[in-house]
Amino acid sequence: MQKRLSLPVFFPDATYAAIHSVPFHEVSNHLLTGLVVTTLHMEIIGMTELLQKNSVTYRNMAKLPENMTLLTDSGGFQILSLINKHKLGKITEEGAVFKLPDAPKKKHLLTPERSQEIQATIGSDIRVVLDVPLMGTEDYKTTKEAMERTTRWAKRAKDTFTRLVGKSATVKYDSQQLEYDSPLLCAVVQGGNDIALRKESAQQLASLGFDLFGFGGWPLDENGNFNTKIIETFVESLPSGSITYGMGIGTPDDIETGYKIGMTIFDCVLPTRNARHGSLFVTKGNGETAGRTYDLVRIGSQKYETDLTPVDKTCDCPTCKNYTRAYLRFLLKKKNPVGFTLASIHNVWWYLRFMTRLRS
RNA sequence: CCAGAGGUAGCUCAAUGGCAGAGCAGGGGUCUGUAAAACCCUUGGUUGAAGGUUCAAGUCCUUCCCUCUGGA
Repeated sequence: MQKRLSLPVFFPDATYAAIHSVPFHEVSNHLLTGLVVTTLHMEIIGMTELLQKNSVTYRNMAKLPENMTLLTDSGGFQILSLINKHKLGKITEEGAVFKLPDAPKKKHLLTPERSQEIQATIGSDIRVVLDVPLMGTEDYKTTKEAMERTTRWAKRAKDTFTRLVGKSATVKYDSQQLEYDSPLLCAVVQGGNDIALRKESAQQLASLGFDLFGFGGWPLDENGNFNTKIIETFVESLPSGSITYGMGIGTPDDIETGYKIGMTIFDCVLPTRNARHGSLFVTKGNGETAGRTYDLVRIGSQKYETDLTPVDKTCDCPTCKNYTRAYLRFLLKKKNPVGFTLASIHNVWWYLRFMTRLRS
């Protein structure tokens, strides 16, 4: 297998094995060059059992193109969310023990090893080590311990990855493209908002040797602004030429800034989540002023009630080619699933088009 | 025609005779490795009409109007 990926790239999140509300065929193959699937959810754990039993891969089952890059996330961030929002989990040295809101009686254990096994069964091209993410507001001691445990877990994940994959990849990489010939392993740099700890995390992980490095944790500062300083620390602390992945980043502005700093792979829930909530990304001059690189159409707003123009007149997505703002507004107001789908198709498409603009 | 139940915000309904409220809808906003189909803020009132009792009436009394259910 030899794969090539144009950079910078945005991978939509397909957390539950599908991009939320968006059928794959609704996004052009030329645009959709990669996906992020998450290992933690019961749907995915159930899917891996199915895959294993029937010796098929997720790619075959979903009929994803061979040249598409599949990235699986380890589940670390979702465990943080389960612990923070639902108090349904805790971290031990062995791994993450958690319960799921749907079935709060059953305990699950996700170890760095198990996470790699699940990701291998899914058959992804880029696999992420299980890490201990934090929100950046924790005290120094907690942050340091989480960072050090992340390093120990990364080592364990790498051992499992090596056993399962059997060979290390040949990689060609620059800021324009990535070429690889077998699965890649991504370590996650932690350290919160502490510059020294970030640096230490990056150096520890780099010395263990990984194919790429993710920026882990929370990318925003206390004011909600993109934390440029800590992202710079992350990139600068890695050996030059390292492949860097901004996990969960971000707004189009943040992606542009991240790319300028040196990150080349991105993923984020924003396009799909915002679509469902009625915030549609449009090119500048076509909506309400929002960011440096984009405007927003808050489609629920009364002013679009009878607007018969497309969401973004410069967009070539199926939604913009076939539907009006007024219709989309009506569907979303009624929480009609077709509205979620049309809005999500637009935002995903718009994000991917944005990436092609960043490349040129 | 008789009997019973009812009429309060756009809708569905709360409120011992004591400041007329909630949910939904409507309007505005938030969202960053998705347990967010979520969450936050917010505009709405001659309590069917007219009289009466009372310090005080959505609430009690009288008449009328309308709705529903059952009966003739």
